[in-house]
Amino acid sequence: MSQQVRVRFAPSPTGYLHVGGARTALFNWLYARKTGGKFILRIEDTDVERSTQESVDGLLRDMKWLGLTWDEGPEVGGPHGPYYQSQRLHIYQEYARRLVANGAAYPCFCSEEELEAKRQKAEEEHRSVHYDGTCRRLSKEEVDRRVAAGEPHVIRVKVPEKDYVLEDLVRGRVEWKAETLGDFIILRSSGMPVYNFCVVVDDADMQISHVVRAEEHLTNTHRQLILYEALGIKPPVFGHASLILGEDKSKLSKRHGATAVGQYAIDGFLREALINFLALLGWNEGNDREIYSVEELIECFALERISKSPGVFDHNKLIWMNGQHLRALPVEKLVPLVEPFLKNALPDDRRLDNPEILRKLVELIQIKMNVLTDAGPVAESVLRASPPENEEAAAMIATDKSKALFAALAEEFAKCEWVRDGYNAAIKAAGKTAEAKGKDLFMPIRVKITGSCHGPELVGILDVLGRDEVINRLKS
RNA sequence: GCCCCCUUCGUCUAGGGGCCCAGGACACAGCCCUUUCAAGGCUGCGACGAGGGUUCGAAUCCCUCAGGGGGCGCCA
Repeated sequence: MSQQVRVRFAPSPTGYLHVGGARTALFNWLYARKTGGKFILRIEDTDVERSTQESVDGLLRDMKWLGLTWDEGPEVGGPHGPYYQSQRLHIYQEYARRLVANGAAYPCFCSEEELEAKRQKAEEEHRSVHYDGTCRRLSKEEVDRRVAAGEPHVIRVKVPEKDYVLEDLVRGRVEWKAETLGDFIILRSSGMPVYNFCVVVDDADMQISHVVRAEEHLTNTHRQLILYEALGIKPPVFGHASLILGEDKSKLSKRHGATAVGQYAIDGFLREALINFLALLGWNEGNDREIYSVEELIECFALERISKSPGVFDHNKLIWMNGQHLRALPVEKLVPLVEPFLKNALPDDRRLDNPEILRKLVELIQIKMNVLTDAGPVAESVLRASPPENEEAAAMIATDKSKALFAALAEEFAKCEWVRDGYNAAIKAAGKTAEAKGKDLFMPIRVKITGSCHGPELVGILDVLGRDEVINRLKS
């Protein structure tokens, strides 16, 4: 029973869901889905100053957009709730009380000013900066007296003088020597617990089996191991993936540009593509494969193959990958995805309300898109009659030969059957009349109809525009 | 300053003693295909951080150095 895989994603709602967090969530989710385990979402909102409801809402929205559904957490509940840390304060306080009672933790009355002074002194003397244990040596009588007097205090754990070893799933053996850490705070003077303490209490309470997170937490694990020991609880298995970096090789953050998952949705990326990309940034199957569906990722995923070295977020490659997924999509699935982008770009064009035209249009431009936002400009170039885009184009349609061609073609189009074979034959016939063929035949027609020297397949354009519109444009 | 992690083409990566004078992908360049632009195909460009070991043999194992990153908070 206790063998079941239980993993979690535990964001703090102090901003939007960024791609780094999404990748951590993804690794956990994939592992849960792969093993038939549970994926738990926990909101770490103990920092009341910075946590907001808007962030929570955005987080949930983006997780859903990605399809990273959770088995326990906000909105769905579960047997280990509540899943907001702010609603679990009594639990942390109870655990802290227990630690103080058995002597593993103690109240500390040092003021923030005193501590700051000590920190500075330590830095000047080139010692590592950690708490010197002043209040650890207070007598029980004094402690009781000062607590009773209502003197403000925090709770600190007694850090044992021993080395700690972590067998990390991705990094292997990691060791910390005794004395690299001072007695650290688990309960603030306000009574609010601190991150490292909440995590341990919650992961234990929620029976988390594997903690998979980013490397920035690696050194936190030292503290957490100490807390597990103090609590007498067996720690979960840990795995620390490396960081996602910006182009300048520092930890990816806002200043590197778009890092919000929600922004990628707005920018026309597919959730499958973002997931594929994120999965492959710091994980691979051990071969050359690049394109995976979500189902295939679940099938292939293994924690052991998460890589140790950090990776730069290559926006360019994401765009390419999005194009791969987008082109692999059957038109029926693509149409509803592109539709809002088309209507946004061409709000007044009622042809987009016609399902048949819409379908043909999407079919036509699918190959030209990498992201959904590409649809607007391409569609516009087809749907909207435009004058020649430049002098070269203008010259091409201004010749007598071209004019003769357009006249002949208008006539042919008027009487041909309006299907691909029909207007293909019409073009050929008009070409014969005007003595033009190949590039000299097609290019003037393209320019006359769209105003541009390039764009989607010509017959497809005719198909989308329809007979009347095409003849109109030829005669204009 | 202290602690921890990392180091293969510009970028993502395969590789884990001989299969590697290092393979794939993005980007870039050229060619092919094609009525255009894309898409697709082919070719090219391009890397084992440095120095010491170990070994018949090292990108792969060991040590040192260097570089990069992360953490060191009554933030998470």
